[in-house]
Amino acid sequence: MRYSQAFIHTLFEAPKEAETPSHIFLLRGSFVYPIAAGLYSLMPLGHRAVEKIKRIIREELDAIGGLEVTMPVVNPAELWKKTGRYFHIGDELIRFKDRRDRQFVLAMTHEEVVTDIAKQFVRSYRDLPVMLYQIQTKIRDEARPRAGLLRVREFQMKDAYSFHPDFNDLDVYYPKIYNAYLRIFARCGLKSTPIEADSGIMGGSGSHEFMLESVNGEDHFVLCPGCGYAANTEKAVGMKPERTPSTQSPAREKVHTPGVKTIADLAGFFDAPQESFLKTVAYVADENLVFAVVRGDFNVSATKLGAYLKAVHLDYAPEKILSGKGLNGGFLSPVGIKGVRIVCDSAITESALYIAGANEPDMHLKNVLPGRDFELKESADIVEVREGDRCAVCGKADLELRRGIELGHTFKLGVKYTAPESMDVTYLDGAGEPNRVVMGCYGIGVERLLASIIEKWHDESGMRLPASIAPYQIILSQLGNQPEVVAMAERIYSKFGPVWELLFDDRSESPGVKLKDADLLGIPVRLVVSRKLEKSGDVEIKIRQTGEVRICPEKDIEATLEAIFRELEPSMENLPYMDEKA
RNA sequence: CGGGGCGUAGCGCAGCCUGGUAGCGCACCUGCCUUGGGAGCAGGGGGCCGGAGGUUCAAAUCCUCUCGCCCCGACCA
Repeated sequence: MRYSQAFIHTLFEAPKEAETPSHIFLLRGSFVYPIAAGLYSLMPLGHRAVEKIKRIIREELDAIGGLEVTMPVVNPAELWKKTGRYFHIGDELIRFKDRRDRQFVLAMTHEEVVTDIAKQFVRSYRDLPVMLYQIQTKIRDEARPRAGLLRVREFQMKDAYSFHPDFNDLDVYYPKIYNAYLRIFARCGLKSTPIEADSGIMGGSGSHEFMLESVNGEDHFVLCPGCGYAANTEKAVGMKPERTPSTQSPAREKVHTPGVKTIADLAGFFDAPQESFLKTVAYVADENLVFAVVRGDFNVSATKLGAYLKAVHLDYAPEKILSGKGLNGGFLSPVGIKGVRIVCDSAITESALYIAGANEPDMHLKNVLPGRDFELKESADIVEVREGDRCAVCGKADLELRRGIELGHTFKLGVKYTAPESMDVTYLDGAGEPNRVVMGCYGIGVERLLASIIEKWHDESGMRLPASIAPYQIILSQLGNQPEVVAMAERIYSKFGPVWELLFDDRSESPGVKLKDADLLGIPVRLVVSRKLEKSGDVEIKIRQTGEVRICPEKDIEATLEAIFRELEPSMENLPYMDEKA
């Protein structure tokens, strides 16, 4: 392809809305073009790169028996009402009516549609297991799109769904997907870290997120340097250092604390460590008032609390509700409260004294003893893990907090969508008995993966794309327009253009422009033809990833390129594979 | 949805405070010239100053309201 015909329009300066490297270089390289917040066109270069990613995904999923399908993006609302998601999901799900006033949604995933397919066609155990996948547009009306392609409202997603005769079969299949994910990301040039994720109703180790460590990521996870335990902070559990038990049990005592509300201020006021306070946070869980009580040195994890309560909606209690009960934020307490469900964190025990709110303005209580002064009825892990907490798995090392981009998610769904109250999908086993189909689902955001690759692979000049992803493998830069130089460049182009993905920069631009553009676009190998090189019959070959430069006679180009691309192949060894059962 | 910032040519910006016929750099078009790190000279095209109201003889500039975009937070099946 000739550069002059390739519809490439690079920008010298990045549009000011771009702040993260991937966003800046995707715009500057004319890989993408924005049309509204979180909505992008993929321009020819971006399109080619995305197609490369999709090909890798297809190869790896086909290798484990996946079957690609295409499903409608417009779904009847009826289907989504069956599974209940029509009601549970908020404004992120776009709902609309057609000309005949029928309700529809724009699919943000395809569990409903694919499960409907399974319901229709899976009748016998002979049809199982089966894995269907799609690489298609998904629509999510995100509250806040950000960072270019990292979080958008319309995007291509690879979604895979596996159907199994029982949980055991799902457990057998799961490592295949898990390992395919590791290979997919490795082939894209990324080291992914699988972490345990919040798996909601399933519990256990039924869900993994594949993270790319990145300062521009929006997800947090913890990593144990001792045992390798890695988990989303929404799920991660750390050990909670015990307080020294109190030997006495003095009566509780009311203290005037005018305007002192935060734990930090209280710690100063009482001259006591933060862990000696009870922090009471009021939530409304599905319309019921709940007090979450945690030790002062911890923060409530809304995710964990919500999971414990099995709440569909969980939010901070509005001031109105509290004042309606004569309560006052900042002085809340589990002591002496009636008609409110109280959930305490597991770190709170009956063996130590605390300072707590008094449920009246400007007052706190000293010498509060859990169990004596309030009932310690419900206790669960409801706090956010902290950097430096001792790992609860190995108990030997302290957890480190990391930031990352979620590249993919694997999830043992179980019977959430096949249950009688949902889509109700069964098959007949060998004995002719009906059995419930068990599901897994597995997603990868395709454009996000491209952005992640650039987050990982760039320098100040531009992208440094892995050969597996780059829209073109080679850029041939002709510097100078002397007849001999042109002839040599054309000769090389006509020879290699048909066999390699080669972009021939035939523009009559100055050398500086051509070289800068080559760097910006991140093409893995740059071939330069110039007057000086032409005289000795050589070309220059530069590898973008490493910066290595080789001078090579024209006749040796082919062999040299082949050797270089072999070297650029990513290694599939030493990935943290999950054991595959027989 | 809360907090903050920004809308002037394709991109980056000045002009606004102190109203008076819209400018700079890059990009783009023509010609000459040049070719190893974003050249040079000459000529040229392109803007309803986000939109709507208002104040004024006169509004990019002042006032009101809106819409859009970005960042932080909340949210994220």
